Amino acid sequence: MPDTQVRAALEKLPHFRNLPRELLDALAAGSRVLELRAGETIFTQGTEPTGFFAVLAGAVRVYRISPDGREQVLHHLRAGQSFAEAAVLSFGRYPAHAIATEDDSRVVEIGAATFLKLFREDPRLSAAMVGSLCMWLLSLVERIEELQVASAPSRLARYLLRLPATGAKDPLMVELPMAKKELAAHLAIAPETLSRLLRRWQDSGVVETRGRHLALLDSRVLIAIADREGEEAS
Amino acid sequence: MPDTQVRAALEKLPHFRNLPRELLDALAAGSRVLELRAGETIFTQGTEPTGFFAVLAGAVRVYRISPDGREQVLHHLRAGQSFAEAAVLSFGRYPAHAIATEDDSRVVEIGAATFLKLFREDPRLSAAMVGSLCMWLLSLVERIEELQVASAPSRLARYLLRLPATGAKDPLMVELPMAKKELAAHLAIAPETLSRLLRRWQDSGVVETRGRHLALLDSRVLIAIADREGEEAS
DNA sequence: CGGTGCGTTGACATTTCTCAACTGTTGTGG
DNA sequence: CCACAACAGTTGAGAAATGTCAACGCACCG
Repeated sequence: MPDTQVRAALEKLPHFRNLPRELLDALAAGSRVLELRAGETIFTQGTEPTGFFAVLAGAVRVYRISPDGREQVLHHLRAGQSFAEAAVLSFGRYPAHAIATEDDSRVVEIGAATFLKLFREDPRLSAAMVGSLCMWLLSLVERIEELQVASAPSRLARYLLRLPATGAKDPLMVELPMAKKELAAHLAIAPETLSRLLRRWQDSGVVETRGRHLALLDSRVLIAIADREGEEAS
Repeated sequence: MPDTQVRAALEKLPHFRNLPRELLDALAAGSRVLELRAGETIFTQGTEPTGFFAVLAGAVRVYRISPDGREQVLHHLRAGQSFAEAAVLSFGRYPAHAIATEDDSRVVEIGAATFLKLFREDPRLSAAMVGSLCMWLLSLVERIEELQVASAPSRLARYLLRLPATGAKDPLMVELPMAKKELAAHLAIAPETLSRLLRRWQDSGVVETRGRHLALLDSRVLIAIADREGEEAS
């Protein structure tokens, strides 16, 4: 039975980690793993939820299309993160689109029917979902803080400083989780502005860029830029 | 016993409305009503949660102070809305400040200890909390959408169009729930820009302003401004 | 009646966007 | 394997939006 794969997947999710065996088994029975290539759709804005999802491998983008056709990226998700919980629990329709953004992405879908039944019966599962929703809240609040900062340099500096370090920490290395074009949209600035900011900082020795890999050479300057309303280096 | 007041207050909250009697009674036992004047503090960023809250009357502002001292308003709350659920359920500290912004505001505090005990025992209560958290998620996502729109006219138009109508609907009347200065901060624009936008729209007959009361005379133009990347009325 | 603070208005500086051209990389089909 | 298309990224120049600074009117409050 293929459920062992699903079961193992569920166990690894942060918010399901502490659930008892039998509950995980029951959840697994109503779940399935999807294998996706870059660009494949997971669900579509406005449709009725068949379940909620968690990323096992690869990456997923959640975005909305506004009435006039512009695309607004709400979130980028990587292994261990779940999404569309609220659609299943409360909204009754997906409020956004979701697609895989990398080849060989794997996503587990926790079926709505099974899940809702268990959710109503078992307080441990509802507690787990509450934890999950709270994490979402926190990340959205941080996102709002980021966007409320007026100047583009501030927004970018804040964003860079919040990225998880990859590898060494003295010359602090980070990796952009998306294309620069998308990052620009995420920060609500034009791609050209993003490019110029990085260029300027590179020229003044604050950062060093190699594709999506950045070295934050002088984080004190970056912190100053993030805190003030945006400013020069040196 | 003064619990009848608390009890009646809890009954009116949207997410507690469907809870059974005994559960409401138990919650009420751990809750209390606060009477506040404008400017009085409800809780402070970083402190340990004593409970979460719901507005019964008046208004509450939730805001954060960033490292450099600027104030970022996260939300304005009115009767029926609850807040700080996540602080109690998950974070273990208040992630923001909350103050009353009107005289004679009334707020009910649902004590953390009592609440958490009931929450862990009763799936109906956890379901109610999930509903509450989902509402928060939705409003934050809308807020992000609002902020991601580049132009100031768009952001303002969107905001105005989402305000609930007060009174008549043909000349659509709305009321700003906060001072214009604060609204400007909310939309991440300068107060002067806000003033000039409203002036321009008034001159072109799109809106009519009388203090915090606005008449949206031509919502089609407003919708166009909201959808495009912001532009003239003519 | 003077103070305090919001809201408005004007002039100006600056940031940021837009448009356009050019580069470099990637992937595809011949 | 190469040529070419497609697209992200960069750079420049000019335009437009927005912020800043400063002054003033106006209401509210002691």
